[in-house]
Amino acid sequence: MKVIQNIKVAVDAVVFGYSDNKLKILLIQQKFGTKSNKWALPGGFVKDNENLEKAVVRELSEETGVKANYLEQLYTFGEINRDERARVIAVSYIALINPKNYTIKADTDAKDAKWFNLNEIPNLAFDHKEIIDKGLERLKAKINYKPIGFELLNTKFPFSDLENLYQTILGKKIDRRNFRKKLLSFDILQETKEVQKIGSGRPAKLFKFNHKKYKELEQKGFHFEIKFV
Amino acid sequence: MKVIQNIKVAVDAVVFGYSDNKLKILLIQQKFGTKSNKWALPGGFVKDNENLEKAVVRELSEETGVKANYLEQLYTFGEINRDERARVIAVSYIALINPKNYTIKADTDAKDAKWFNLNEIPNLAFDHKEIIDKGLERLKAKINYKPIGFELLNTKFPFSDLENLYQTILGKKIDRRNFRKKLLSFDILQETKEVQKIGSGRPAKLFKFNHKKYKELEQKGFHFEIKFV
DNA sequence: TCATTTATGTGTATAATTTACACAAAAATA
DNA sequence: TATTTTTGTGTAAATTATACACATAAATGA
Repeated sequence: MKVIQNIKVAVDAVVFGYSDNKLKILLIQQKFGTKSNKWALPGGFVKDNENLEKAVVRELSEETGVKANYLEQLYTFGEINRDERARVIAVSYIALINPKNYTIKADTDAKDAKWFNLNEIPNLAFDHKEIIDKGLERLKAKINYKPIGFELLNTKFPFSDLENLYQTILGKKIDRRNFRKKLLSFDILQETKEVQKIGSGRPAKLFKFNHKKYKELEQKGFHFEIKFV
Repeated sequence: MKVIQNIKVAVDAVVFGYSDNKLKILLIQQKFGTKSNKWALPGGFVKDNENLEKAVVRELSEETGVKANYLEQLYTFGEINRDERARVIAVSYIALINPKNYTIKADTDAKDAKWFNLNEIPNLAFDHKEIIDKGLERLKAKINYKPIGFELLNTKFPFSDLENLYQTILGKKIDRRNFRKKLLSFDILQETKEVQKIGSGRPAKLFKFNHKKYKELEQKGFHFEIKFV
């Protein structure tokens, strides 16, 4: 197989986190190269002996120290001049994590790494802004038909967290009663005996997402789907 | 930028066609390599000076002579041993075309090229079966929320063609009256003055999909969505 | 030519789902 | 102890989805 090709393969991750009722993205500041100092998505070149997913997991770990709860391939970017140094195609992924579970540490390959609010993303290297846009689009669409939002929350969470998460990601108000009714009707949330009392207001019951139950129901043809105008 | 990497980048297309009330896929028979004689998806290596989409378009043209009505990136396959000759990652696409518009001709790089019924796909090279499965899954999901099914039909088509298309792809019966009612309610189908009379039975009015109208409505927030249990 | 076959075209009643909407309860705070 | 803050809950109306059957227009065959 004689192929003349001078293309490199990289992976990049759009890592979403959620805290303080805000959607955040994990970025790194590059250490090397002409883009030094510019912020960018965590990612890097795929090694010959690892598949794409392994490559993302490794890069995430090396550059930021996090391990994703949820990881899904997003899109492959392959414009000729997306990286002016060489022809590089980027296989992108979206990842969901709960920021509370990690202290971000800029590791081997990054000068710095931290969470940015979605509306405070700095100028990014390459086409990484475009990748984020695509990732956000996917996230927005997907929380409506797959129960992946829970991956951004604590294992036990008050209903208000879930409401806020959806409202934040979708960028719109959702009726609290209808939302709760709908989610509970799916029978995939488990009420715990614990309550959360922080600050003022009535203490909130804590719920858990029942992964096992969900898988069972999915098997039987159940389809998670919410839609709020 | 010093990167030691020996990975090649290919594109592959799952080309869907629809005729005789059947969903078909366009395959080529390889001319070269160890997989000679095996059927495979049309596709090939990306050139240094073309982006991914251009590469698919070119390969489709070279190998089968078709030009897709609709082309969308599907998924990138990157397992280490998906091609035993070398490390190759495949950026896959789905394409929709109307088979009536082309006579398939095995061209430069293929020994043969032809349409296969979906239930008569032979053993395929590499992980191409997996790619088809993924493509089919995408198609099944997507015809429910984007009006892409029309790309598989003639410009002017009787309603029964559309019904059959959906029933075939989704693999289930759909109530004719409810289906028609729903589609017409969107106001994106244009009734022509022509009728189609072939064989016995009452002649059918011919409809056109109004791309322009759809784009307008989409702009205003309209969302194509059908769902039949 | 007329009875039969084949495919298209159409409406309505019922069930299910979605939407809109407001006040009581439990705690913290002033 | 009155006020503020947040959680928790039900119902009526509107919309949407579902189930279902017969008339019409042509071709076909007796």
